[in-house]
Amino acid sequence: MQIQAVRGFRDVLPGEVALWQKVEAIARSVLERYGFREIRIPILEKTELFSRSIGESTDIVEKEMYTFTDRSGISLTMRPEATAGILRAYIEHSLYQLEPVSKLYCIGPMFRHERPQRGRYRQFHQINAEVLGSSDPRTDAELLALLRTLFEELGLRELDFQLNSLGCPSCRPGFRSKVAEYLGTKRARLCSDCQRRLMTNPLRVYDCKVETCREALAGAPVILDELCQECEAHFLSVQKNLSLLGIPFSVNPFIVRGLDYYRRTTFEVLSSDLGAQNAVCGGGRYDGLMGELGGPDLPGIGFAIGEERLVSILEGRAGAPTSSLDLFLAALGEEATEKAFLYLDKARRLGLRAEMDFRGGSLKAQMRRANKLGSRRLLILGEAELSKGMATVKDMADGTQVEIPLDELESAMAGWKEACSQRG
RNA sequence: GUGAGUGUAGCUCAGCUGGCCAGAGCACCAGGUUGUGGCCCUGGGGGUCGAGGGUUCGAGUCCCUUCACUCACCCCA
Repeated sequence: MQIQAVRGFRDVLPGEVALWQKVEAIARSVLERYGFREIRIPILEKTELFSRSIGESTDIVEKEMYTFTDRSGISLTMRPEATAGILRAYIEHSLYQLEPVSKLYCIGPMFRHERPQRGRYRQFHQINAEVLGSSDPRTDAELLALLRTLFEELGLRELDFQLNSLGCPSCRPGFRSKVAEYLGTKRARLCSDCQRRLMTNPLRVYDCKVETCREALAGAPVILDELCQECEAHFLSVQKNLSLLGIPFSVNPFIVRGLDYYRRTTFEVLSSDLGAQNAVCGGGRYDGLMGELGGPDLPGIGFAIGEERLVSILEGRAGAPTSSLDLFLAALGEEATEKAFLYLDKARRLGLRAEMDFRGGSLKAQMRRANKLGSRRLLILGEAELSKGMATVKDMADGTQVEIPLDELESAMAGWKEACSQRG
């Protein structure tokens, strides 16, 4: 019985890696342009960090975490998201002493034990950004602006930016009790899922797709009508700043995030070609979280981009980078092969992407290989060349070939490298 | 966790109501020039028909179990 990968855990094969690297390279470039610096944090954290931040009664903590007891008896969890760990590190190393506002990003795998489906895996990757120490609405707008730039540079223009405010501890409880009261009167007309949600997370009812539930919600209270003055001012300012920057968005009062720590601004970026798991990015403000984790009471806001989902959207499109070769060396005969092996390494040390096939074979076979690898040039070393102290160099694109004395080969290769760099 | 669908070569798939050695295209390798690629031609390697059990004279084809994948619910990135 052969061993297969664990369910929901996937290999990214060499053919797909180029796209991942492109996504990450563009992400890093944009993030750093907007002032973010990378932080790398552990995959394992104490379980308590997540139950305290994400929320004891959330789905993530209740039934999706990879939690186990290690050999010294403490409960550890493979991170299901990045914010908690970043805050932990930020507090632990007193990074708030270094600067008033920190902008941090982190790219890496997250783990949640869910039923796998398109765009949802048990190990998945997020590009995560957090701004700590700023409660200015411009910070919220700046994050969305960053996302716009990032998606633009990835060639994604058809994305839907949706925005909401979840209020704060001074206005949300009032809203929640209004919701509970309202839904209580409609209880009988709600589906069984929603009747359960009434107890666990009433706001989720707003998301339900069942027809009768949607009807029951017709006159339900809306969070945006219940915001306190400060929250409303903040939300309006975020919108004003988004308009100033010309970022299109829509307000969706039914965005309910699955993590308890969100306050005020929350947002999602949706793609229409992702199927059911259509959120490419989600995030929001979490003022108050840092204090709850034992740090200073500093505000924060962040987002997470689902890398698999991004890659999945990009996959169907043209323009995937293909790797190619600068030089392929074909050798005929033992002596020539030894010489070629030497020049192969010299070429690489000069910065050329060079390859040869140690299996040898006919010149034809080696040329086929060179062609398959997309090599720009072919260097032929055979007995004929060796006896003359020459090498044949063929341009694979136009088929022309010239002979170069072996003692000039290195400088010739250096010249090709120059041409490559200028071209690139 | 719930429901539905699918599982035949590396990839995309064919294989009708169970019956002759399990096929095609692409990919891979080789030959078609005594040392010259891409196209074309010829040939070749490669499959425990997801796995396990059952029905049958006989199963890729029917039944059961299991695993995986896909889609949806749920949830979210």
